[in-house]
Amino acid sequence: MLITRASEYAILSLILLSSANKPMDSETLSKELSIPKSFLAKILQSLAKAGILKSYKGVNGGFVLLKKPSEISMLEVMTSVEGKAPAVFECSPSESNCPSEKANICSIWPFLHKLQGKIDFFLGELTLTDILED
Amino acid sequence: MLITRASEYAILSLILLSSANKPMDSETLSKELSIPKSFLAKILQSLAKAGILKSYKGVNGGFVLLKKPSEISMLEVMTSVEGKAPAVFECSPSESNCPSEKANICSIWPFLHKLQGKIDFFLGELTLTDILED
DNA sequence: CATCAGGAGGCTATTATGGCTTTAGATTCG
DNA sequence: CGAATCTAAAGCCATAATAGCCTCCTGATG
Repeated sequence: MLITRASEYAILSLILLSSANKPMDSETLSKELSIPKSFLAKILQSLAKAGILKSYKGVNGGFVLLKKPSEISMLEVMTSVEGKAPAVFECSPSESNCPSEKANICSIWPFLHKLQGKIDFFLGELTLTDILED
Repeated sequence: MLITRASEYAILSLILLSSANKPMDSETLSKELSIPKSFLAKILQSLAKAGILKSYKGVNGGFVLLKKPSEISMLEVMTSVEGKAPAVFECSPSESNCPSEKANICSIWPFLHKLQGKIDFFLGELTLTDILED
């Protein structure tokens, strides 16, 4: 998984939204966080599609948390915002024959799978609450 | 910290190098891993500068591990390859006055600092050995 | 001195980031 | 009810950063 600025902006937004008791619109969030509005708007849309946020249109519209902070993991935030995790290692261990012709990349795939698993588990266990609480 | 492909390629190379008992050159590594040679060469150079690898020029030259796998953390690999961690959050908690004019980004900085710390600690504890051993 | 492989820099392509405009749904007000 | 207004949704386009390609230089080997 490649961690991008989109993930950082998403987490920033969620931190602010977690302490709001009414919808916050993208304009307000972008000013509070000094994040470009147009870019942030797309990120918030992704979070809404993923079911982390709920969006409201019209006057006094904006975004609110749909899930509790304790139920929002860093992993799901990142995968929501960054789309599918880029398939860097195209050779799956379940495939009987390695699609890669010249490389023996299959032999090291298990190690990378293990690394990916460790990172995913860590980020999956890490919730918004872990960041918010002192 | 933003995780890029350079980090992934670096880890792939280290996995291969850990099982080699002689120097491997960038040509061989790039073919084995199906990674562009020119890009990989720069990554290996970075790892050499960081003291993780040692390079040998000339015939039968290449790269060898300079540190033991148990002493190579994922964090140092990433920071070596990606250069300085990009300062996403320019407002340091040690600064008495927040340089950001319109934003109250300073108030949420501690949360992000905490998140960054958790990720860094995790990656700092995770060594190459953790990935290699079954 | 001829060859091999790393070191270093510039150049191009791809992707991420950010800007801008239009469309769609919701609210308010006459 | 209909028009005006507000804000999300969605698309296209520009810029910035990353990823990847190529060439020349440097040091080591024999």
